[in-house]
Amino acid sequence: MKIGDLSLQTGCNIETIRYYERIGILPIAARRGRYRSYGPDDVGRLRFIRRARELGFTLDEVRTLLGLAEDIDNSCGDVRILAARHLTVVERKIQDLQRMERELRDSVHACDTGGTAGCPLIDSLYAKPDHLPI
Amino acid sequence: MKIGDLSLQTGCNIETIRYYERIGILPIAARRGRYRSYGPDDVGRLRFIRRARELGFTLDEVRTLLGLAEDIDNSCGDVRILAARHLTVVERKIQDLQRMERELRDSVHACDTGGTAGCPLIDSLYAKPDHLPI
DNA sequence: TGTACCATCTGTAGTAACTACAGACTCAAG
DNA sequence: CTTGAGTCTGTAGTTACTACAGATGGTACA
Repeated sequence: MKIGDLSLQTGCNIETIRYYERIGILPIAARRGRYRSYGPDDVGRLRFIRRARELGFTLDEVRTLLGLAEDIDNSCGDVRILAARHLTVVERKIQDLQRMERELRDSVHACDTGGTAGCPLIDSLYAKPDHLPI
Repeated sequence: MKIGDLSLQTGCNIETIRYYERIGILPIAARRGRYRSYGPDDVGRLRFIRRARELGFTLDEVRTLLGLAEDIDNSCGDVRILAARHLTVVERKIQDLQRMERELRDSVHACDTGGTAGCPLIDSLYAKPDHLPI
């Protein structure tokens, strides 16, 4: 299996595959001549990486997860910890974005209803946030 | 007002202020000797930038917003368009994150209830997503 | 046999939005 | 007159890719 096939099987960009090899998150591929050659295990590993990335794990976290996945005894406990920690990060991001969403929606709404002299969104951007002095 | 004061007034890192000047989102500051010197307008402009960044606008969008903010006639219409477009991006991100959240929560829950042989989270990461061949 | 063409190779540089230095300089207080 | 904090410029690092340029490799067709 050549790199193009692996790319098709996993939905991962060819350049990204080579990048993953370079940073050591994929092992250095076996060669047939000059070309990289892959097997089913590589498909599994790369799919694992892509799925974890889709779930928002960083590549460093993916590295850890891959290590844990290989460790048959221990895995579930540590994996749970990592996933739970990551979950709180995701929840935090959702809250931040929902705050953004509210403020944007309010501003757009204020634009629609008009009334003020300038643009309400622009005005609100110029305003001083509460946590700053003077 | 020196750069350190501006940093305090806006909550913006000193290095970031110089970075903004370098990329032209802040004008090149007047100097007193070798030191940058700022006035109230600079505080307003930088607060504007930081607020817009907090709302998730890119620096390119901030550039546009600053242009629109200066244009007294036109502004509100174009600003509304930009904000509304950005709102859809934010909504999209929220949805993506909520999907992540659900999947992570399910996996962590599956870890807790046990039952399967391996780790359910690891197993789900190895699974092939629907949109890929074979 | 020649040649056209696609896939792959390596290596480097670009992206966004900062952040983090090193090493030189300025300025005010004690 | 020295000390120390603040500032200066310039460069390089961060994350996770992506996008080339220019050189080979392998194969299909005339």
